[in-house]
Amino acid sequence: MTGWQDIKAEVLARIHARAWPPGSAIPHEAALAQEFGVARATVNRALRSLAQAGWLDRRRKAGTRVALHPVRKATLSIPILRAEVTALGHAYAHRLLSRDLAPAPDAIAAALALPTATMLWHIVALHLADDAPFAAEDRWVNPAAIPGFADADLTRTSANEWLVQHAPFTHGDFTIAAARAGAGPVPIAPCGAALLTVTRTTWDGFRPITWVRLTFAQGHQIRAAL
Amino acid sequence: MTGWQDIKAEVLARIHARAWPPGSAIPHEAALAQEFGVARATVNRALRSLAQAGWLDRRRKAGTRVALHPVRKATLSIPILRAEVTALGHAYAHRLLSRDLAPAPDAIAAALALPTATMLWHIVALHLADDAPFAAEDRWVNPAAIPGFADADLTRTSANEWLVQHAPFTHGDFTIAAARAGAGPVPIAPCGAALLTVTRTTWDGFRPITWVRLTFAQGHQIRAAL
DNA sequence: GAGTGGTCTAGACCACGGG
DNA sequence: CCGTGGTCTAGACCACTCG
Repeated sequence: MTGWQDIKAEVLARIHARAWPPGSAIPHEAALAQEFGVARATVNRALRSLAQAGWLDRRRKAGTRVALHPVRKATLSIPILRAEVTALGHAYAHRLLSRDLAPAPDAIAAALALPTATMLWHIVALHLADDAPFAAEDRWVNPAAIPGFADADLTRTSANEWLVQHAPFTHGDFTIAAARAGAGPVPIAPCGAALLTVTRTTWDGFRPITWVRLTFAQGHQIRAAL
Repeated sequence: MTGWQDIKAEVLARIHARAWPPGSAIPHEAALAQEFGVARATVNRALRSLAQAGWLDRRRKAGTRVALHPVRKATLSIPILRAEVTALGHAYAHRLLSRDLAPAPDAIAAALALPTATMLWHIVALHLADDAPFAAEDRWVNPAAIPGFADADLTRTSANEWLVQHAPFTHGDFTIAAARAGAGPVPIAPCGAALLTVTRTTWDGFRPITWVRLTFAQGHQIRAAL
């Protein structure tokens, strides 16, 4: 009856009820284990979970304290566009607009830590939801990192999906920003509209794989739970 | 020498090297425990971690499979604006522009699941970085949920910080969108500029606490690692 | 029905870091 | 130094769910 989730809930309730106010130390694992009548490992599991969620600060010897600023974290999932569109109940389609081997512009080369004017694949594509523009994709792919990319049929599978399935990455980063329509390579909204852009770079170890900027149609939102 | 993190790394390496291709089943916990010469709990810790990161799909009886679409998750931390500004190396300041008790507009009432025209605190404030506008805050606070809010000195501590410290919330959600400058209650950029907005609602159990929309200055970006 | 992951235990040793 | 969290073990029972 008393699992680690129950203990987690109880501790969270005490934090929330200010029985253990922010900044104060809470009892040791051993003490809590005795109080709840469980093994220390069970308490550890509960407290570790709360620490990961940002509710507790734990340090060896210093003990466990209630976080002063409960830094809430939200997890943004980075889905494939096809999945995102179909999840919204629309029919998905995509259109490959261009695909060239071209020297990387300075900004792209810098973002990928490649020498200036390295030859990269440049892909421009449009993602559609019920035949209406959903997002414009502007992508640069490092051929050195993805040997098979030259032979990929990007008219059937979008570069987005192809890379997800064939080019595992170890890490990356992304940036969300707002931009005025009209600047990108593909017009997707009336000139002057405020659009959301997501720019992502991914790496395989130390080798840069791809840089991609998605410009979403007007009104698009990114949601997450806290 | 062989900890759960080592096992996690080894499994990840095999996934990455396609020794265990996407969609395929990997050996049972017991088998891996024997192979690595550790207890099953140690293997479990490693695999659970990989599953949480989206690399594996685990189900009782069905076993553990390499995820077909490694759904990468990024954790967005929701910092206090003061911390965000100072982290960027700027001096933080804020200015309370107005604070009224006013009937909630329909959109706000709906978002908080309150009856139309419920009386709420309406706060408008400006956050500054090195005396330049950083973000405009448009906030509605439910007085029923936060009794002490009427007495809070919001000129010293921003509503943002005051609520973080005095009004714990159990859950919430947020939405990122793009908007054209000029629509909000506070002009923060030249008319027509594309601005990033973050809208957040938070709850304490069933009671809605606050609705807030932050409109960031032109050029602001939200970053995260994958 | 039976195999698999999920969890718990009691005990142990270790690494870190505050005092 | 030495208390605290971090981790590992060997074994056990349970819950879920696939076949």
